[in-house]
Amino acid sequence: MSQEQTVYSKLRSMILNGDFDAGERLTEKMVCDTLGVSRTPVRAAFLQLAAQNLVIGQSNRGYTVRGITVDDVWGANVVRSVLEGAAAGMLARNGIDEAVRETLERSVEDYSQLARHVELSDGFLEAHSAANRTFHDTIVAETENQSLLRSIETLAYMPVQINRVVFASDRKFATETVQSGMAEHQNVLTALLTGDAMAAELLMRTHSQKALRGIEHVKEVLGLGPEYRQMPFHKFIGGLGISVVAA
Amino acid sequence: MSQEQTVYSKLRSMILNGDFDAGERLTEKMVCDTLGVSRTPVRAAFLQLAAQNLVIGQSNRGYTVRGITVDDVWGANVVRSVLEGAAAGMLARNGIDEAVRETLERSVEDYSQLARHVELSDGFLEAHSAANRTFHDTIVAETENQSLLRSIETLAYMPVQINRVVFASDRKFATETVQSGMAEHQNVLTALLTGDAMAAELLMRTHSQKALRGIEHVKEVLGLGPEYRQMPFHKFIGGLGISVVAA
DNA sequence: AGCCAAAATAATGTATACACTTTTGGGCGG
DNA sequence: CCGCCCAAAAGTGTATACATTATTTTGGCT
Repeated sequence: MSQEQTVYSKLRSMILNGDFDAGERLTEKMVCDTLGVSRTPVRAAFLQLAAQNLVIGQSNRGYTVRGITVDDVWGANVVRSVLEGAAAGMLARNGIDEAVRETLERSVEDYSQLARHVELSDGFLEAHSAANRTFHDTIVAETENQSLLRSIETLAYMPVQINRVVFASDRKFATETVQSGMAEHQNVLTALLTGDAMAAELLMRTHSQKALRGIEHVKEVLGLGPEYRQMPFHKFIGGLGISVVAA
Repeated sequence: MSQEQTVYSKLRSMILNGDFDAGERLTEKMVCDTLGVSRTPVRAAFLQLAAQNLVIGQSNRGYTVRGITVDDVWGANVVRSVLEGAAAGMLARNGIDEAVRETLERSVEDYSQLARHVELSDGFLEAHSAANRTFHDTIVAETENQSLLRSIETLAYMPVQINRVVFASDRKFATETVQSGMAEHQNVLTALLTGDAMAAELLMRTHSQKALRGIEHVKEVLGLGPEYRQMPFHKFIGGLGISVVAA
């Protein structure tokens, strides 16, 4: 992998894991010394981080880290829900072809299989995540709307997939979420097949918002007050003994 | 202005204006020679263009320009409509404070003033654009959702504001658009003030989609067939004798 | 002591040389 | 004539020196 990508992903995980204070200034030299590379790849990495709003750049004045709060993750998920809902609506309106229908049906079947025996093993979580992602990604991709696709991809650089993290800590919650998720996928698919755009959008949006319930669940498990939304996200998740992203 | 920004904006306008063929490969040296700068600012500019999907980068293989079709602009506007609609819905749900209400009311008033005497002068178009933008931007900004704001900003780098271009070519269409736009702003504002989230979202989305009608209007003026969606956008607009962005 | 200014320091912006990868084109063998 | 391979050319990736802009420190003055 190129050094540019290495620097980028390392900085990204450090920012998300809260290795820097919110608002802390990042100088190029500091990163160069830490990671042992020259300024060129560091500058490139900064530009990418800035494009995703993980750092804030000012001309001639370098970059500062943007602290990621629970509210930021919440907000990103709200946007994702809206966009995925819209994608489902478009697809229902335009109709889906045979191949797509099969892909979605298979993903729903896979999901249903998993819902029968919920485990907390890495293997299960991985399989669940894969089936879920296939369903969501297929719907978005099939709209063939580049802007929609790009917008969601950019959001995905934030830690929006909170469910997987939450699952690991609570079997009962995981079981409920997986089983209701299965039903929701089925309902969305039905709306897509019958061409009911409004239902498809609403059902998909509501389903996508499940991640928000995951956040609320963590809040309750940790017994936090209403001000938890302003917490740094890594501290919030850290309460479960889990880091946001692997290094 | 820094050379990096200069290179970025020049390349951007060249791409949008169709100075490059779709899929054409852009080498760093070529840009350096053309603009008379070194590779460093050029590389930085490429990274920014890639972040906005105006060029496509492959590691060790440079960048190729992504041809912007009418469909791309259409799709970007669809996404913008969805996001602005969602923003209005959120605002209606959360309620708006006094200052915001005043800003929006003033913008609607300004808009109404303009709607009385529609002209095609630069001054009028500028004033109309400003009043319109204030309304839209305020609603988005007041959600205080960074991801939403960022997503829309990124879209804005595509030539989504087609109306201004269309106006210049058709007085009747401009008049109708401005006057119905005024009514739509008023209706959205009413929904915001009464806290009717569903109405606010739907009205705002429908209003934002006006840009799509602008595209369809151009299509009809030019007497194009249904395949016009695949046309390069600059050629589409070029039919009116107008360039996409100023150099 | 406090404040302003100017110099020193540090940081970013830019240019360029070198390293590594990809592409190109020509020669050789089949 | 076609295909393969290797070398030359071109292009991107990285490091580093220099230029320009911000920040800090220091010294003198009030």
